[in-house]
Amino acid sequence: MPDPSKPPGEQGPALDEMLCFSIYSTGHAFNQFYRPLLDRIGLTYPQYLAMVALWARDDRTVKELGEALHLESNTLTPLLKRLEGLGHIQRSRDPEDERQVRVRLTEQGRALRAEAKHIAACVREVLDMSLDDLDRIQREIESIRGRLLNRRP
Amino acid sequence: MPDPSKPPGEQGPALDEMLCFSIYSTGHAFNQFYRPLLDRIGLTYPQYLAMVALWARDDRTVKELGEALHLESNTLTPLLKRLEGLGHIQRSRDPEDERQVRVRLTEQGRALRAEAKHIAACVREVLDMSLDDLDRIQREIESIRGRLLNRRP
DNA sequence: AGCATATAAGTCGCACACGATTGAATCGCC
DNA sequence: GGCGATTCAATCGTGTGCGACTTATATGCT
Repeated sequence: MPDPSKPPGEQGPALDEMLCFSIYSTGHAFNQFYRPLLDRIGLTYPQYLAMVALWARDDRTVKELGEALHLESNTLTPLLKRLEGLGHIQRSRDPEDERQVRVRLTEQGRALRAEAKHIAACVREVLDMSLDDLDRIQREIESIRGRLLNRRP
Repeated sequence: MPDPSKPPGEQGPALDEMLCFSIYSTGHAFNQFYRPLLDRIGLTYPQYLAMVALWARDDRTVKELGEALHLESNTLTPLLKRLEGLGHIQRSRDPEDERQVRVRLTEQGRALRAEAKHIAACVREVLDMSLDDLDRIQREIESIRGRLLNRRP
């Protein structure tokens, strides 16, 4: 017996049954959750992720940052220029290899870390999940990402 | 003893330990996985999601579609205009309430469904997961989304 | 009826993402 | 040492997302 909630001939999976849509919409939800927190320190969500990457390891090339963030230079270059305009980072050609641009935190950029410290706690609080569950779900999502990127050696 | 893989004073969570980043980057990975498949039928990933919503239930207002897709009219209107330009949908003011715009599939838009049918199978194949695991992970992600959107009554 | 309020869609500006391409610097290999 | 291939960052064009605002229509209250 056909599902009466759908018109006849409409058997394909609906949005709510698609894993990709749950990821898509949850990505937007994270963006919206972060926005008011990040507004206070003048960053966008992708800019914040780039700063997190630099706080963990400073003085990286655009390529290295791109590998960490899964972004290409065409996305990263304008974003980094904005962070430079804000005074958080400094960009300069590597004298050893003039093709590369090295990205370094300024003192202001390092100091911003303290302002951002509470944000992770806000996320942890609203998610209200055990560290074990958090870790497990994250690993499962990363495993999905790995398959999609065709990295299953 | 401090973690020697990080410079001193850098204890915050790195990108790879943040759930939000796994969602962020996996969203991009889905986009990249879908792209070559959707290129063949001339749709972007968000356009495809809108079509999936309409294939499941036709003749909806912009607001209803936005609720299904978690998008506002400022995002949806231009996207729907492009789908209309492609000939897949038709937009028209509701005579009953001239504030609303009803979105309806054209014959071509309905026919596109057959062209898109194999795409879901491609995703299922690359993910290579049991339906149970797929369902469980999806529910867990949706639960995270619900918390982020402050819907925890 | 008359007017404030609410609601739906659309517009505008800005910031991502990303495919395609370019320009400059380096590498590899003879 | 020279030169084609490679690498890195940047640029350009298109399509989202979304905050802030506008316009048009409908609703509610007296």
